[in-house]
Amino acid sequence: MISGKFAITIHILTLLTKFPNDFLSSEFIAGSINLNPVLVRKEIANLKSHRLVESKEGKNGGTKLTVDPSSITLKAIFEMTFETINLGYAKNTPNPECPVGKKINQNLSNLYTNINRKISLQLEDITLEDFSNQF
Amino acid sequence: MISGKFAITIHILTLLTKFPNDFLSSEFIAGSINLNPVLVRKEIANLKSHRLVESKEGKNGGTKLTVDPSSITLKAIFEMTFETINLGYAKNTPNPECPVGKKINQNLSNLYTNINRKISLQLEDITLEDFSNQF
DNA sequence: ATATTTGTAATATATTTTATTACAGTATGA
DNA sequence: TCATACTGTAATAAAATATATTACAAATAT
Repeated sequence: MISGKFAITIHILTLLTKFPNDFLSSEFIAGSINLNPVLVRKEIANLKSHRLVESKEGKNGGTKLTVDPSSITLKAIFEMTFETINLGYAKNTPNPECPVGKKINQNLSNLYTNINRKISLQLEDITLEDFSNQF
Repeated sequence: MISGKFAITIHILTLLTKFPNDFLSSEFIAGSINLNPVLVRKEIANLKSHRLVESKEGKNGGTKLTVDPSSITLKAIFEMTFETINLGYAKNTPNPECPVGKKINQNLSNLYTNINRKISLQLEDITLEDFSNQF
């Protein structure tokens, strides 16, 4: 399984891009995603820590973008939600007495690093504006 | 979280490549991965359904490769364990009344398809033999 | 025959993800 | 100023997934 963090974050940012002049409430955003508003606020907290959005508390409060959607790439969003993509590791520490067990995680890690490079190159070319314009 | 299926399967196949003339028991393989033997047998069942390995039951039984490790790519292994890589979807059905909710999954899906193409191209170039030679 | 191994089902445990509840703090505006 | 509507965050619960364990029938080597 993979968590929905990236998808949720993109969804939030797309909505904020579509309504650049409004402070959108977590309730409203949650209604579009069909998700609990608390979880929306958690992802927004993450976006805030990266200075992509600002929030206003209190009545008529909500969240809006602080950056131009053409200046932020999906790569940046990807890095805010996952550090890396990987195809997984076995849960337990492999047997260090075995030549394969000893090196497997390092070799998988090298493989995954290369995959991440490719994904990053691709996501670097797509801005939030590009993505939002599809809607 | 991501399941360890791919990593476990690669580990199994690497061991089988290293001992091409032996039937390795699930117990032995599990000892290298540090995993329950039943889970090893489950992944082997999957490999068998793809005709990459054969097993022998009974005493001194086990599993061995049926293919040349230079003829099988990591892409094929990837496809046997995951169908696709994706960066996730929000769990619930997004709101179809919302222009963003209505299209978000399709747009994410398109994005992920492109990512999968890139990953596939990369994994296509690496054979099981290549991977095993790193050990 | 006995011991060892696969194959598989059933069940349990652990972990992760998502949801809910609760409430303090803040701003709006009637 | 006071009711209302938000954010922020913690604590807890529920659901989903991943991994582990137990059990045992069937197969086969010696």
